[in-house]
Amino acid sequence: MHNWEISPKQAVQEQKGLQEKLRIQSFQQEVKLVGGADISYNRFSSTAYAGIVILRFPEMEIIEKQTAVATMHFPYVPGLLSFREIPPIAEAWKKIKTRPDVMVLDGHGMAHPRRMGIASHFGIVFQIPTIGCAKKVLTGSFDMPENQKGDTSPLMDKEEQIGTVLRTKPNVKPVFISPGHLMDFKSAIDIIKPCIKGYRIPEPTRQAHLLVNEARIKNTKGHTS
DNA sequence: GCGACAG
DNA sequence: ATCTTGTCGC
Repeated sequence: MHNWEISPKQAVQEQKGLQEKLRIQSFQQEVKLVGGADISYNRFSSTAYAGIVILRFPEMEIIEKQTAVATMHFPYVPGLLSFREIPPIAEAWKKIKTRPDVMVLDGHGMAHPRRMGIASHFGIVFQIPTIGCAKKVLTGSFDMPENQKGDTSPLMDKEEQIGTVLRTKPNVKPVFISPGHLMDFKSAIDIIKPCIKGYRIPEPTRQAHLLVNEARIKNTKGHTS
């Protein structure tokens, strides 16, 4: 794992160097376990509560959850999210005993200016298939998908597809799915769809978010941090 | 120069 | 990301 204590400019260079390691390819493995990761923190604070949840696929039954507290050393800069969030998530990852077949990250995968969103970066660092599931677009254009659950439309950057806009629930804003690493567009969608259980956000990321938010509130009660 | 801009 | 009450719509 490379050095994370760098400047934004160096981070951009780091992303360019990582491009050659990125593998957007057909995913064949049978999925039995899927993981979700996310972090939570108080405004103006650099203390992050990271968490990872492992769920049985496609039941979405949680079989393991781990959290960790860490200090963030990188600011939030659109396009450089991984440098801020991966370090804390890595701490939680160390505690995970059950290796999932695929990890879902809260953010984009290759749907990024340099094709190096947090899902792609995480996949390369930990050598595991990943999928990016973001709530908002970072780059690219798209036509709004139809209003039925499961409807999709391609997310495009010029003439190249970089992700898929997915309607997870009627009358609710869609989410943006993109391959992270060792993954392809179709598999990403085929894996995410069964993870939808009545909410806008697919279970892996949703459960991870609930976990870290709970950890933050619990550890922030009655003291500073 | 202007608008956009994951979490 | 987090803060924060009520309110509109399926």
